[in-house]
Amino acid sequence: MGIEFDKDRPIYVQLVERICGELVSGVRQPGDKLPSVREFALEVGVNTNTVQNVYKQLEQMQLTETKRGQGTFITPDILKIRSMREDLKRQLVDRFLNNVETMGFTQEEVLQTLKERGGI
Amino acid sequence: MGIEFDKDRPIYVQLVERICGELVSGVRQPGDKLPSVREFALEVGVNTNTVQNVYKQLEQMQLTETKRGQGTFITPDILKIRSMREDLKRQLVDRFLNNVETMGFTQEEVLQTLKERGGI
Amino acid sequence: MGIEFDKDRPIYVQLVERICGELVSGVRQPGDKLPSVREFALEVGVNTNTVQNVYKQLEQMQLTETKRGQGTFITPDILKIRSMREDLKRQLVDRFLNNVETMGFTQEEVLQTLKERGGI
Amino acid sequence: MGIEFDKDRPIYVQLVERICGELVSGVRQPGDKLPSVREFALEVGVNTNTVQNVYKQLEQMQLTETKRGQGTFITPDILKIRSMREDLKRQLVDRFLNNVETMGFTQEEVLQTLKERGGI
DNA sequence: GTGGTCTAGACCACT
DNA sequence: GTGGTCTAGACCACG
Repeated sequence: MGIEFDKDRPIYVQLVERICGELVSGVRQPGDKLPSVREFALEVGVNTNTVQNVYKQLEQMQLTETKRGQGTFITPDILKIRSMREDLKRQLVDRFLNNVETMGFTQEEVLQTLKERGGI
Repeated sequence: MGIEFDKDRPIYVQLVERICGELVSGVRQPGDKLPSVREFALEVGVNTNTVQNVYKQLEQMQLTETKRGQGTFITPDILKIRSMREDLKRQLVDRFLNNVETMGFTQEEVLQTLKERGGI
Repeated sequence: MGIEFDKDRPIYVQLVERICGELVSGVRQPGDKLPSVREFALEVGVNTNTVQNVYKQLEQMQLTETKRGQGTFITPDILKIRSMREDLKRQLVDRFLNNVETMGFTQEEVLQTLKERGGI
Repeated sequence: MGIEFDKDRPIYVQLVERICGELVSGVRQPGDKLPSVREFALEVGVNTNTVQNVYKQLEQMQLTETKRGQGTFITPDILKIRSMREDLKRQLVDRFLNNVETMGFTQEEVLQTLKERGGI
């Protein structure tokens, strides 16, 4: 049971990120039901309270809707998900470029490392 | 006084990263003296103990040496710094590619966003 | 409350040594839970932060593992503990022989004192 | 210039111990003149203030005498030195046996390690 | 002045 | 309740 978590960041934040990733990548589709709190807690090896918190965050971000007695569902609003996808992509790239700059890496060496490391 | 810190990660970790970045980017050179604990604490607007912790981490990473009563100095060992530079570059790229993959972004769109966003 | 501490060495170092000793001597077994930070602090009569520091050191030495919200546990890795035992033994003996030499004691007199003083 | 110092103990304590060792081992004889504060400071790579402190400690232990304008001299009292020698020997052995016990080492294994490690 | 250790007391994330 | 981080403020050894 379980995943590894970055030791230096709150678990619930990491779980929120992970689920966003699954939304964006299509692993979870609009309208899909999320696992129950207990199920998910068991699956990732975490306390149910923590998962409660995660689901709360997601709802505040309007990415999920809770239906009483039925569970938590991914918003059927495709546009919302698409726009999040673009947001995340931009964020990811920006953070990357930002780091590249502050570390003083040149474009050439970064490009080369990108190739070496199997992507792009 | 001060810098902004990521709210969701320990300040001292962020400071360590920051200094590592400055080492790697050449802003700080081998042999340089770091600001004194109290100075740095004032500069970034945190408690001296927090800075102490940061400097301790750096020393454990063998990136700095402290001389009693004189201060904390960046290791003159250039090789150590070079190797850290390569490590950080690889880490950065790997994390990026990793995220790209789990988010289900295609190479093309990422490349395009990289261009749009001003780099590479 | 409390133990006596060597006045000329940091408390946290002495506590780390002490726990290492307990590991090595078998007083604490692999997998055992250490007392909670607060408990231990109370027991030895020091501040919780000091104990935190001790536990952090132990974890960096990979002698313990901490489980969020549950506590700090001795590594179940018996080999790690065995090897530490041998290390400490060698260290102890080496330091002793080293001192004997620099003090200019002869083997005979040391052996005799060892016998007189109740051991070996 | 310089010696290595145990990072976790005051330098002046270590220097006092060292000189005691030299007295006991005969490297320094009763009546000998100690190096001047500045000389000694230079020799061991330490600030003169620290050496001042060391000499003060030695005088308080009545192991040295200061003659105005001439320097610091080892007490000519041979008995004092002999008794210190015995004290230190007993201390050394006792601390060793103490550690052996608290670490739970058996007499046999310690004896064997003593032989392996080149002494006794 | 420098770094290092310690205390008291607070707040957070997690079980 | 558990560990982890942070602050404020103190004292020490060293230069």
